[in-house]
Amino acid sequence: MTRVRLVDVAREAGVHPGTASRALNPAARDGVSRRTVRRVELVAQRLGYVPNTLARGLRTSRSFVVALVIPDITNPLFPQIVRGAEQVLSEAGYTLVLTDTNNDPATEGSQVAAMSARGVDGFIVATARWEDATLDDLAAVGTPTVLVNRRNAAGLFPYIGADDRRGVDLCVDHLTALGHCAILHLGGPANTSTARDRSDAFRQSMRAHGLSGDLSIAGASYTEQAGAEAVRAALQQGMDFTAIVAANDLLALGAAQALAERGITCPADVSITGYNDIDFMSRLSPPFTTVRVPLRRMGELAAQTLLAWLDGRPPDAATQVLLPVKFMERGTTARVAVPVR
Amino acid sequence: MTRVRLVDVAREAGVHPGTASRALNPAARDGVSRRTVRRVELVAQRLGYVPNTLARGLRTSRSFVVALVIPDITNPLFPQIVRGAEQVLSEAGYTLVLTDTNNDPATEGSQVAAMSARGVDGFIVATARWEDATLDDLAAVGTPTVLVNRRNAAGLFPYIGADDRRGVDLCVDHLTALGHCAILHLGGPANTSTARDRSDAFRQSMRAHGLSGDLSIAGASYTEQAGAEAVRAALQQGMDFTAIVAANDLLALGAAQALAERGITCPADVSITGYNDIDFMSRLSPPFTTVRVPLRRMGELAAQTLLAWLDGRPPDAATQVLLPVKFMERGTTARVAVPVR
DNA sequence: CAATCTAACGCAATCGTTTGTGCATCCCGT
DNA sequence: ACGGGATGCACAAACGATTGCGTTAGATTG
Repeated sequence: MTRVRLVDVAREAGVHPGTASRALNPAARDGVSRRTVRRVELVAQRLGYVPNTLARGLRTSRSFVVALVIPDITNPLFPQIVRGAEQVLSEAGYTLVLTDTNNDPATEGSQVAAMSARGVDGFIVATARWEDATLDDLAAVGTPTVLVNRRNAAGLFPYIGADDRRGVDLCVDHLTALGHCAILHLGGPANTSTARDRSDAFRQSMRAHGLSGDLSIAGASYTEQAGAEAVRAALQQGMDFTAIVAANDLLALGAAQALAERGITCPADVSITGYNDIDFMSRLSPPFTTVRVPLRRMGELAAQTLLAWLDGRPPDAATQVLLPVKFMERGTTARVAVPVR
Repeated sequence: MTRVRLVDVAREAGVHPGTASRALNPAARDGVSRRTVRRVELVAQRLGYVPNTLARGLRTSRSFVVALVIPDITNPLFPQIVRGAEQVLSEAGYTLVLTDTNNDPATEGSQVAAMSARGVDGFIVATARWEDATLDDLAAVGTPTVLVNRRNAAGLFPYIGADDRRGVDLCVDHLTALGHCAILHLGGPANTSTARDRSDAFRQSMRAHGLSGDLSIAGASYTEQAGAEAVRAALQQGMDFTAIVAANDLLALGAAQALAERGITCPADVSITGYNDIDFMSRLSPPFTTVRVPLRRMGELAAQTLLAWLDGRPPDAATQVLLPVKFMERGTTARVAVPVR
């Protein structure tokens, strides 16, 4: 029960395979009479012809496959992006290949190489590090690539992100309005743009409020555990603060845990803001105050940008799209407590 | 800057492309002298040769790609499975293509067709319905396919799941031990095996305890909203119960919400058990009592089963693997309240 | 009516591998 | 020294589509 090939259709329709190919390809249909087109189409339909994508890809060197590179599918941040991209791509007849790098640069490199060998048409990368050799390689070869969520130093690829500056501003505005002055920034791993951007924004925002933005620590990774460790260390050192602006929801969760271990309650003693508004942040208790980022939309936009590129409309160098964010005031922030001592 | 091909390697090494091919292929290396093998390997390395997977696939009709079909990537259940499968497959040199059907059978059909055209070697399907035309097609063509999480009526494909019978038993045992007699089953959509299996198990388990297992309703889908709606309707009808055994965590969340709307508190008034132990169930308040299912392990096992098949070791017809589950006693279940009235 | 043009299609090369077959070359034994 | 296996490699035909170019036949023009 071998699949029906173009030759079979051609024979059945009484034409040459080449002609059948053109008849079936809307873009090359000029050189073929309307009658022949109709006949071939009919036969193809009747026989249930479905073109062999490998053979086509070999000849045309286009595969209609796009790879999406993410660090960890179990981080609820990414499924949203995946979903947005997946929908746009599949509507355009593209297939999405997902590869999970497990947060490991080496894995990322080999995965990307494997995808290239497989002839993917382009990449959407959500794992960018600030200095990123994999991206440099991609840029050197000229593979169409779009960055989402994180960007890199080189800035050679278009980037779809969110307005982190404003997101952090909103957090700081909110907290200062509640009377907080001693605000600690819990940043992300230094080799990511999100950590840099949010940390810079924090410093500037604090300064704009006439406060010092120097109270700052960082998690080793964007995980709950890293957040807890960082805050534990800060407490150990005797850092004094009434609020924490975390660079990420998971870090914020870890912070809350570290505080709880010390008997410090949130928000009564210390307020916390997260970042991203991951799905279940609103149902924790207390529900988490955080910044909503349009993750799904980012995925869609990244896909659209890449599609345009693949369609012959490359983006302006280093296009950056920053989507608007929304502050979600919930239960982990409260008016600063009157100092007891 | 075109990629280096096998011909380039062959020319550089002074051999025929065919010979180079064999030299580079460990399985066909017999007909080639050790010296030549070494020389070709060296040249290949030096030139940075990486074989064109499309061309190879065209010739060998193997693509080393496996498609994983899931209903909705944003349901936290699935990323775990994806991750397990992804790891096993990538270690074996396979690429995982993810396709999200958005819970729509038609989408599923066209996605699977597209994947077949693309020449994937096999499928892992997590979307099986009890009567499933897509799976029947796959079976008719003989495409290697493994079912995970849900199975279908035909039973022609191996299935990797969890021990639902026992999982439900544990819930019922736990609740009856707490004194509950009027237990409501909140089942899933009828066209899924998980709904059938868990519902059957509930009925039998109740009977084994000398209770009636007839108190049963069903959600239209495995979503929070469907769970809430079903329980709202049950309350409207005046159904009387002190505990709910839900077929799924999301349904359980919906149930909790519907109860809360009526001022019924959990677990003081009504106990609830979930199913699957999705990531954040333990951090809700109260933390959810549920049944932990080894999702990641299921993904791994499904991938291994498929790999074995692709490697020429097809599974016994209708193999079923049921992984052990673990009862997670947490905060949503309590001793039955002494009736007030 | 001859010359020219154009529409419609056939021909064959091509994409980069894999693999069945056949030709040398070499070694060994008698 | 010669026949007979091995052994090691080259040759060329696939896999299934796309596409530049050549060819034919019919329409058009002067």
